[in-house]
Amino acid sequence: MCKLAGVSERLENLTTRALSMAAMRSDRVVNERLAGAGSRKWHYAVLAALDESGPASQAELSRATGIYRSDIVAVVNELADRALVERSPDPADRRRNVVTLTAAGRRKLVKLDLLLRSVQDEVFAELTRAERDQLVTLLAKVGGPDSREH
Amino acid sequence: MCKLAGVSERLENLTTRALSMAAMRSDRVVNERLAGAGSRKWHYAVLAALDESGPASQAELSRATGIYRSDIVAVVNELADRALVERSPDPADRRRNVVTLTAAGRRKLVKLDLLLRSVQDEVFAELTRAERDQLVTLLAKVGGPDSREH
DNA sequence: CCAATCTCAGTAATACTGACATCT
DNA sequence: CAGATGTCAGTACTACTGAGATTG
Repeated sequence: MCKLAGVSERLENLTTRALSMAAMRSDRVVNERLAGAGSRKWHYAVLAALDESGPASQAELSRATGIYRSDIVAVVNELADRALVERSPDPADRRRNVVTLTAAGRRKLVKLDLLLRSVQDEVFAELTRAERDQLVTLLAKVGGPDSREH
Repeated sequence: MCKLAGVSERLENLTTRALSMAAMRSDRVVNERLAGAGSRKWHYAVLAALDESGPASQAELSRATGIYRSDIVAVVNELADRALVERSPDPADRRRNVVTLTAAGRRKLVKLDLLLRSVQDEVFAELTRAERDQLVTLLAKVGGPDSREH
């Protein structure tokens, strides 16, 4: 009866909701494109972190990427299966593993960097370069998942 | 060894990632607060849509809120269990149900509106009012989940 | 015959918890 | 002993798919 053609105005002005919906679309596109390259979000995150910091333990990678310590194992497994990283016990601290980027991993990272750049252009096509920077600045103020483990 | 203290810079500048992380925090806070009030995101969405449009079918509610048609059933069930909405067959088109807001539902909506306003203030505490509006504008340009059903 | 609506059953991916053994 | 690390098992939630029955 009373028209409900589009989306509720009240909902559209809810900032938390706008954030949620935009992220859903963004995540979907990112996942699709990465899947097309045989990778996942966390793969890229770990590769990028390793490239910036050099060899690192899994706990360090967890902190750098935001992946839970429990879930890092599987990600490193997958990367090691593809020979993109190497995992070896740390002789200096035998609790740790040292995860190292391989040459193939570095090449893969370059490809993914390129791919993700084009994904940004796709997802944020309606935004100018300045607006994208503005968006990053605003989102940074919102912060990430706070709940630090335990 | 090489310090990996905080979060990777490359990752922090990835707009899609910033969006994803911010949304994760936002969603978490929203869900916690709503759970404290015995509700969920979709409950509010449906109540708000009904308040704006008057009685509507479930398919209309699906389109207005973004909830999948398959999932609307459960949400309306929960709302009906709490007597916040009423569901009755539509005599004019017997495929449809007419979902109507009850007085209790309207009262609940007022409370949730208030609660969500305070959640916005919590999540976006670091942003000025102008920045929040800016954020909504930018997010709107990103768009919502596109994949229209089937 | 085609399309829309409501409903249900089930899948896949994932954030998150908890616990345990090992080591510092 | 307190605390960090790597690993595993399992839960909860949710977006999403598919199909069937009914009706327009």
